[in-house]
This record gives sequence, structure tokens and C-alpha cells, in this order.
Amino acid sequence: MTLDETDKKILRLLQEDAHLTLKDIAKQINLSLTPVHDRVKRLQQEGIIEKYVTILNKKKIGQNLTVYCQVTLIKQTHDTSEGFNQSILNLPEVVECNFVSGSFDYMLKIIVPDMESYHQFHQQKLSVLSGVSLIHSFFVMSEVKSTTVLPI
Amino acid sequence: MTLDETDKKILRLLQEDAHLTLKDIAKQINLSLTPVHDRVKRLQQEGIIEKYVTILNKKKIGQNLTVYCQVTLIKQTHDTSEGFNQSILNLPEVVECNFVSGSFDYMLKIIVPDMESYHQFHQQKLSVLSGVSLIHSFFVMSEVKSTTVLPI
DNA sequence: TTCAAGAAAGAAAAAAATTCTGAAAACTAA
DNA sequence: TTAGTTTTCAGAATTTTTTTCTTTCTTGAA
Repeated sequence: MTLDETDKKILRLLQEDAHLTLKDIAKQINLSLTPVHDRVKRLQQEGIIEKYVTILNKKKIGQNLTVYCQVTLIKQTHDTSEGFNQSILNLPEVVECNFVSGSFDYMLKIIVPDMESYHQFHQQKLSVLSGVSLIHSFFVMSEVKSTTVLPI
Repeated sequence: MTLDETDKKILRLLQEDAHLTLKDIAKQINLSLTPVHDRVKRLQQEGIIEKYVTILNKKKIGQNLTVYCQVTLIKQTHDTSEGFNQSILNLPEVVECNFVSGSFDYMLKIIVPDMESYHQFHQQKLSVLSGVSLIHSFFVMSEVKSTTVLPI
């Protein structure tokens, strides 16, 4: 369960590129295939490595607008929250949703093709969810940084 | 450059699991290896597939606190912005940083081990950046959804 | 009808992952 | 220290996957 320096080196490499071969990794950290293989397998089994995913270029698939969205519910009861949470899971435009402390309840990150799509999403998919009281939108004008790499 | 239904099927599968073999994909979309191979290669070359990454479990590597952070600069000149942008790229705790429209300038997403680490980060790394005027933090209490999958 | 282009199938070769065997190093307990 | 145990790693063999090459099938235009 505790990560030694070799584990960390492997994780740092794999975070950046999930298609690195064991051979590549072995070479970069001066080990043979076997220990690298065993460690990666162990890290997967322990759930430290959660999954391998493919990152697409938003722009190139026509998803040009990112919006941060602060949502406030009518009341914070368990039922209201649970209903909202479940609905969010079914909305593919919502790529992040977190319950937060502060002057509103949820922070969402939405990705859509354009402003017209966002208007539709807002009107027909988000504001109609039961329990939703206030929605405050912030539009991304320029992306400075976006990474899946965690400090380790 | 234009994606047909087969391309989209491949992208949908690969977004969820970058370690699917060509054989697996071929089977799921009823094709042989060759066209799947050719299409994946093309999608990579065109940059539609940007990269393959490994997602780690935040909790299991001790990164227990996520914070959304709204930053306002003293002034919005090009130089001030550029300086801020460059500094952000060097901070591993910042996993997202976007320039947004509205009552503040930047929306950041920060991942750190705990509140003490965040305090340190805030005081010693963020607030000291030149040009930073206001910082407003929202702490994540519960993660509802977090995905790298884009609607396609 | 015939030719050319695009998409897919199948087979062969190259590369990678997986499994197996065993050696070296580190740690434990008498 | 010494013997026993565990952990970590190396090397080789096997299996699986990727990559490359050749061929077939379909479609559309001359």
C-alpha cells in the first residue's frame, strides 16, 4: 500500500503516457521487465492505478465551449441532493460535478459545441432538474492549463 | 478530418479504456484488425486522439482535498496575464486553469493532500504571484462526477 | 464494361506482454 | 553470526498484440 520511489517513478511516467511499453519504462528507471511488470500489476490491483483513458482534442471534435456553472438547490436535504446527483450522472455534457462549501452548492464543468448548445443545455437539461434554484455561469475564454497528472 | 460513425465508435471505446486491444475494438464494432488499426493511426496523426494517460486514485495517493479557486488580477493587461499563466504552468497542484468571463479572471482547480497543504499553497505559492489581487476558495466536500469522456 | 479509389480481410513478421524459473539481496529470529 | 524467510529482480520461453504486406470486394466515373 505504501509507494516506494520506484513505484512513484513508474506512476509519474504512466500518468503522462499510458501507452509506454514496459520495456520503455524499464529502460528509463534502470530495471528489467519483470519488476516493472509486477509493480504495474500490483498498482492496478490495489486501485492506485484507476484506469487508462484516451484524451481527445476538444476543438477537433467540435466541442468549443467550456463553462463553469455554480448551482444552488432549493434546499440541501439528502433527497434533493441525491436526486440532483443521479440526474447529473446521465448528462454527458457535465464532465465535472462537485458538492462544495460556500455561497452555492455545486460547481459544474460543462463542455458543449457552442453557445447555442449551452443555451439549450441550460434551458432544457439543467434548469429543469428538480431542486435546482439558481444557476450562475462562467464562460471559458482561454484555457491556460488542463492536466490529469497528479503531483506524486 | 470528418468523423464517420465507425470512427466515433472507436473513439467512444478508447475514451473509456486506452488499453483496449485492436482485437477487442474490432470485435465490438464488427470489423477486422486492419481497418481498426488504420483508423486509430489516422485519428492519432490528425490529433483527434491527443494522448493516452493513466488516471490515478487521488485518495489512494494521499491527495484528499480539491479546491476551486477564483482569482482576480490587479489589471488585465497582456503582460500581467502572461506572467500569471506562465507561473501557473509550473505549479503541479494546479490541474486546471482557465481564463473566464465574469466577476473574476481565472477559475482554478487545485488538488492537495489536506487543508494544511492548501494553506501553504495559498500563502506561499498562489497569493505571492505577481499581479494577483483577490483569491476566493471553494472546498469540495463530495465528488459527484469526474470524467475525461467527451460527448461524441 | 472497364478502370481507379477506398475500405476491409487475411496472413506473415515484428514487438510487447505475460509467465515461469531461479538468483541475489534484505530482513528476521535464534 | 547463521539459518531461514521474504522481497526484489534478472533472464528465458510462451503467448498475445501490433504492425506490415498482399489481396479482395465494393463503388463510382469514364
